[in-house]
Amino acid sequence: MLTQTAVPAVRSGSFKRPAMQVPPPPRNHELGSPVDLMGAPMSFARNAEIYGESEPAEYLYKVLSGTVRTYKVLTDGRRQVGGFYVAGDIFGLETGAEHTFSAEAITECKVLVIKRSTLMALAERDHEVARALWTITGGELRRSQSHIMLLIKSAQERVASFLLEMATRISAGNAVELPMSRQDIADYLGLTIETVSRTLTILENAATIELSSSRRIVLRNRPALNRLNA
Amino acid sequence: MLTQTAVPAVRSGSFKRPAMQVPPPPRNHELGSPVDLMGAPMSFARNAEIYGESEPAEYLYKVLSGTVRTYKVLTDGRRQVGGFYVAGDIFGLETGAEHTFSAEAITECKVLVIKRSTLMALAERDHEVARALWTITGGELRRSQSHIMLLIKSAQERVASFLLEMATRISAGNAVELPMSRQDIADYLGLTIETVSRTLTILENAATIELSSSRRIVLRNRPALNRLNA
DNA sequence: CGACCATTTGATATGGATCAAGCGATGTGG
DNA sequence: CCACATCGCTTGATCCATATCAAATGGTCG
Repeated sequence: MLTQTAVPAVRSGSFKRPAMQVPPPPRNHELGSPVDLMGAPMSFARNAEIYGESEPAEYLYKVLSGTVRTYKVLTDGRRQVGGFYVAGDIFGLETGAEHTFSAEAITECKVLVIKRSTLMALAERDHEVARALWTITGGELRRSQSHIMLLIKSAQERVASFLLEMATRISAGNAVELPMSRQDIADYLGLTIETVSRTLTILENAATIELSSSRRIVLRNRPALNRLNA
Repeated sequence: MLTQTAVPAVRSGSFKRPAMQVPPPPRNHELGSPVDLMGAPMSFARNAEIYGESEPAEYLYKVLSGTVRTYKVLTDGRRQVGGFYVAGDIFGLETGAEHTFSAEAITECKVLVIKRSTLMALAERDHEVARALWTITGGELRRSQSHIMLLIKSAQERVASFLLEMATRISAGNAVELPMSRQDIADYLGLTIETVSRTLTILENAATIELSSSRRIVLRNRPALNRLNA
């Protein structure tokens, strides 16, 4: 694309905090009460590591508030973000002995830390729990598979898919308050930060979205996004 | 807009050939004897569909001989191959109600067809079985996650990773007899058939591999491949 | 106000896609 | 048994989407 009339899209007001700080109603996933009782709540500061790749997977985690990213770094430094987790989501559950990704807090956040061995013991007796564990892993598998489908698409399609995904997970109406940086998005989508930024600008110029601030995006034309979602 | 085949519309009919026909010792995965007894063996011709995406996942499958591919096709025809399954591998196991990918026989093949409900009933009583199911899904999750890591790499890295993966799964020494076409490989790696072909040529010129025939590849320099594997 | 960090924008480079032949095996009908 | 159609693969020429390099802008905080 060429420069497009250099309309410096008016960034409405200076906003302060790209937060996500409103304690969202813990939309319960699988594993309800039993787990909530056996876990210990814990806080992590912005960018704090929750666990590292290939560390023993002694615990699993449930987000209470804030947002978490999982990622893997290749030897040469390229980083791939595996997923974003918000309130209610469970992450860090493994069938193997070690974590396959690392996990970090994107924002200040609170997570419930659950001992795997305890849960496994419980699953031994309670089928519901065993099934819940399997279902969570199955959910991750589906997420991972659609991530693969995402990575074969064009930049515009990836960004559109990302926005729609985020909209279903953390939107208030059509507005999405993104907790993560452009770099996180880029590493999730397998693009560069510049391409993400340019693509958002293109979508804004097409009136498909509105960037009220860099972290706040309003979906103006979902059909257009869905069309891109291929 | 990139890559991918437009749905393999033309099915070159009837053929026996491309290798892998030696009945390989069913290297048992999870789910040993119990399952092997409750499944019904079934044969599929080259390119025959085993199940389609979004069909009810009433059965799961264990490969006895031959090779299977799973794949998904986007609305515009781009195809992504999710994985290849050889003797001993289990595929089609879902936690949800429907298959997320389609499955086809790449070569003539025999698979054990297992009724999910039967297995679920068994899992209800037998913890070992329940755990095996979870472990299989966990294995698929890890495969899927490394597939994501593959898709952010360069063409040479993808091809090298692919060859090494195949070598560990179906090699005799350093020779790999590929059951799948270049198109299948391309759609697995998120590249075009031309790029796969050119990349193999480059690796051959670098004496990293040897193409005794287009389907038979000898790994001549594993360290070099491992280096590319990043 | 000034420093810093995140984001956007601009200019250019490039890896892989696309378009287009060519080539070698394999099977087919004469 | 041979010319010929196919099919799967390779090779070549060119194009283009996204990466890379570089700089400007803007928002935040001390």
